[in-house]
Amino acid sequence: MNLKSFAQLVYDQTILIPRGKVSTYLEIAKALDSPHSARAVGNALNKNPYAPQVPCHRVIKSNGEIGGFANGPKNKIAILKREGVEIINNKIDLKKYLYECKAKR
DNA sequence: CATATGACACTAT
DNA sequence: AATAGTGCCATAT
Repeated sequence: MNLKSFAQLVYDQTILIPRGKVSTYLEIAKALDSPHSARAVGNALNKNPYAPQVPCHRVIKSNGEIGGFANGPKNKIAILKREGVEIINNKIDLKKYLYECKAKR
């Protein structure tokens, strides 16, 4: 088994997301070779013991919606805007801001 | 080991 | 397009 817990891998991947970009739970799950673990990814970020070190606010749903956040999605939107990400109708243009972690390992 | 929970995703209606 | 139902995986109890 992995030396790190699934959650640990999620944090490590989330930290790699550059400022001004976002990623999705599904994309992260794929990066971890578990394309069906989107839910588990969300669980890991929910615990997020590394916050705010881990930019969990840069992780959104695969359909471009913000999803849920501990302090409420409203706070998250404000942060993303400050990062340079444009939020439209509480949604993000994945075509423009989705960060693809191709450079995995 | 079984059940319940959760920051999701997909398909059907 | 919007809503509901189902599937999926990792943790907690």
